[in-house]
Amino acid sequence: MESFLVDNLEKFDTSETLKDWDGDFRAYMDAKEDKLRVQFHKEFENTETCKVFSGVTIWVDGETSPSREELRQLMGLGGGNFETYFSRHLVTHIVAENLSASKIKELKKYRLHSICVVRPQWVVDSFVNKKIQPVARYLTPGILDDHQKQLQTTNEQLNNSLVETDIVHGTKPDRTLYYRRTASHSTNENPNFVRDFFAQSRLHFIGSFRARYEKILARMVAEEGTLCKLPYDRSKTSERVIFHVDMDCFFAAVSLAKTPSLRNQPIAVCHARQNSEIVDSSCEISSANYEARAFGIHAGMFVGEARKLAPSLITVPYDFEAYEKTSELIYRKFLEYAERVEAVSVDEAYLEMTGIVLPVRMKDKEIRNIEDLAMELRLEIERISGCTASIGIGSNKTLARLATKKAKPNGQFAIWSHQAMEKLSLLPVEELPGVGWMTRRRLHSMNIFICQQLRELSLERLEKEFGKQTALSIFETCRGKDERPLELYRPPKSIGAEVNWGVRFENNLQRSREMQKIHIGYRFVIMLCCFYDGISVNTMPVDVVCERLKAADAKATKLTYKVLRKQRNAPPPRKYLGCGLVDEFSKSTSFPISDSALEIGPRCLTLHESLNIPLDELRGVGIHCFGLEFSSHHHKRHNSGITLSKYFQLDRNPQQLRIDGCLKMSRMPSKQNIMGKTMYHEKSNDIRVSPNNKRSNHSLDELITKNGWSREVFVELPNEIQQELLKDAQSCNQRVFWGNSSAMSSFGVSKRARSKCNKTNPSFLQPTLTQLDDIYQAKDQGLSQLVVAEEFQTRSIRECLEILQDVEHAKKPKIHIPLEYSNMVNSVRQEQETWYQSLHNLMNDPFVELSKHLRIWITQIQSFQPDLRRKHQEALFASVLHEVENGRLYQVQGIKQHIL
DNA sequence: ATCCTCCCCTAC
DNA sequence: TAAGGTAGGGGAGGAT
Ligand SMILES: Nc1ccn([C@H]2C[C@H](O)[C@@H](COP(=O)(O)OP(=O)(O)OP(=O)(O)O)O2)c(=O)n1
Ligand SMILES: [Mg+2]
Ligand SMILES: [Mg+2]
Repeated sequence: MESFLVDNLEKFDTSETLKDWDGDFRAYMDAKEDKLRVQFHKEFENTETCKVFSGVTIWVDGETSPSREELRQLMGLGGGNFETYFSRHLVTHIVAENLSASKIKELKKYRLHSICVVRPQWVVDSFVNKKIQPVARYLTPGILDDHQKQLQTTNEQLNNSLVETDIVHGTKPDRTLYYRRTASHSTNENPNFVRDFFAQSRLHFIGSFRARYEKILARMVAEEGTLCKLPYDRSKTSERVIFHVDMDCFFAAVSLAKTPSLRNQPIAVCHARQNSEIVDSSCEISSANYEARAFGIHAGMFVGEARKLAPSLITVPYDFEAYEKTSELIYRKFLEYAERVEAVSVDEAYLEMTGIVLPVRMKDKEIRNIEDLAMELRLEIERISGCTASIGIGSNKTLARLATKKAKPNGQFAIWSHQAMEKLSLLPVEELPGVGWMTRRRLHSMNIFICQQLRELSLERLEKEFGKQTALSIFETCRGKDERPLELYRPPKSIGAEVNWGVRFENNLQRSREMQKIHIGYRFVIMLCCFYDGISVNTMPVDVVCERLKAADAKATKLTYKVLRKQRNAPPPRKYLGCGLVDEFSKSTSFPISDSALEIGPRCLTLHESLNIPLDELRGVGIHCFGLEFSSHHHKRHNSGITLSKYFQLDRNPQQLRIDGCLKMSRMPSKQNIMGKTMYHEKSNDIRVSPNNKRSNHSLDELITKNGWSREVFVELPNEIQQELLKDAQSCNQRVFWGNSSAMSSFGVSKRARSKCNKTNPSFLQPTLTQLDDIYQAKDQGLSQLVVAEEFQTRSIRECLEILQDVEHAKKPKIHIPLEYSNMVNSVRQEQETWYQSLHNLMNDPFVELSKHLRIWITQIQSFQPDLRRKHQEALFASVLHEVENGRLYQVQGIKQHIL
């Protein structure tokens, strides 16, 4: 017990970021399996007689003849692999005499469609004939249902392709520690890996948009001449007006426009196939529509996770071409509306509307004011693209951006500078642009949750905490102040590319150092070569290495080479072929200006060498060029009536010059630096595990569950609080507010609060029998499809929810019941001493979902000193009520649809 | 003082 | 299966 506590206190002491909740047990098992594989590898190193089984990995189920050990020998002699434990990722063939019904069922949940189940004779015959035998004649009886028959063909293809591959390479294949079927996915075997990767990478697609934008713009200018169709009076000196336009769930919306039949269903754009049998896919969701978001699904979430929230989730494949086309359409529209447009991303831009002359007639419509104009733009966007956009209107970029958040989805909202202080005061700090995961945590640990509190900090205090520039940026942003001009075009300061997925090189200890060098050189050069927008293939390295630089008409004088190295004892990555827990290392160098692969390639190699990374621990590679010089300006090359240079000249008006040189927006810094290394955090709400302590984390998880803490919130809490909670739990001195379920009243508030509610508020009374009848009837009539919020305002939340709970297929949708909630909150507020405990209980009601920052706040406030707590009381209740009254969604169980 | 290197953080 | 990229601002601390 004691050691457990110490372990955990140590862990959170680091105040270090995340996160790998990967089970320790899995890590242990995997290490053990790896060891077995190494043993196997060593055992047959010198006795391997042929390579008939190269690429084949078997797993033996039950008693067989020949025996398990004999089969193992055959695999070793034939250059194959033998797994002691079944793994769907590794095994290509299950060997079994027969399979019981229950075994079949068990295996079915894995991907049986690419794994054959064969009799042992298949191994024997294949070995004797020195050729992989068609599996058809060897299939284990009892599994040959229709499904399996179909898959048989696939397996023949797999076998053939493996054999073919070996022939093509003409070399004796290594018996790799990795299974062959990763071949097409990892760097290990696929010479086109980099090309394939970039062709499929959504992050590459959105990340490289800005580099493509200039050309898109040039083409549009060339085709159409004058773009802007609205009158502007640039001499007007009134307040600035900025539109921030952002498409609603962009990728998802584009797909929905193409496939309208999917509308009103929860969808997510990702690589995972809809009818894939993978149970716990680590495929990332790129964009989820609002129906899916009602279940709590969001970009970056694994599909496996999402399916748990919404089994009815429909997955939709990427369509990058369509995104690019739609993007061009909407940018065309942006340029019609505004002379000055700043591209932010593929689905998002700032439009300078300052000086617009209104009213104006557009298509027989009278546009009287800015709001009309935004509405018209949104309708136009929807008309031409079939996708909806939201528009934030503000006196500067920050306010416009914040307004967009309020406007979404398919809406518009304005925040003018004179409203900023008031409208931002209850805004959670993490909603400020520039405040991300880390800054939020640091602010929370300073007991700062909303902008209003952030404003109470002096600039000096912020500087001490965050550094000069960053402090200033936060200081201004939380006041809604922002003078940054729109940047119509900005030449890049760096051009780079990296791959941190699927990087797996062989661990071949036999290879001489010189061979290793050649080996890594080869792989590495391939990486360099294929970077250019995922387009080039198999071209000679020297021709292609710097294509990207050339495309930008740039030459570089500096480069940074970056690698990710697997951490010692790192558990397997949560993500399939992900980089997992890694340390990052980088090194830079200067060279005579160049865009030639002959110059740059070898320098990368030198840097790589100097970093001394064992090949098999390499998890990611990146190259970034700096010190760019441009040989020409692109916009001069396009000859049309209106040149781009003319367009860019709009960037230099008097107002502009006045603003230039002022405050620049900045991002957060940090001084986290553990032992000179950095931790790559797995993308998740995970707690980082101290790698050498296997049991502690497991127990921590248990402890969290046992105490009914929300892991999501726990992770976010400052370390001191985490420690305190652990201590509390440890001493078995649980406080009332951590109450287990029996301590909770039926409303999730204290008994005292409850009785008060009942007196003062009729909505807490039991519904009448007639009302219950109504509810049941509504349910029968397809209540799951649509529920009107008002219907529930006269009933207690729990009553309604319990009734709805068993609605068919329903999982975790959200409902908004403003009246009842504000009543509950207000009654808690009136409690003298126990309000914070009651609030905590209210928050923990399984049917309630408060936003994350409120949950963290409420949790932290429990351990405040009384006077500090009192100081927070008003702001906290104001925030909770604000959230309740302004239509945040509340998560309940039982209703299918997103309701408002 | 200022620059340089190696990170760190953020946004889409 | 699955495709965890790209670019920018900025900080700490050492070199100049
Ligand atoms: N983690 C992320 C974030 C974004 N994107 C992609 C998919 C999005 O559709 C597109 C635009 O990003 P947005 O932040 O604008 O998100 P959406 O447009 O999807 O949703 P919203 O309605 O919130 O703008 O970028 C992604 O692949 N992965
Ligand atoms: Mg968007
Ligand atoms: Mg966007």
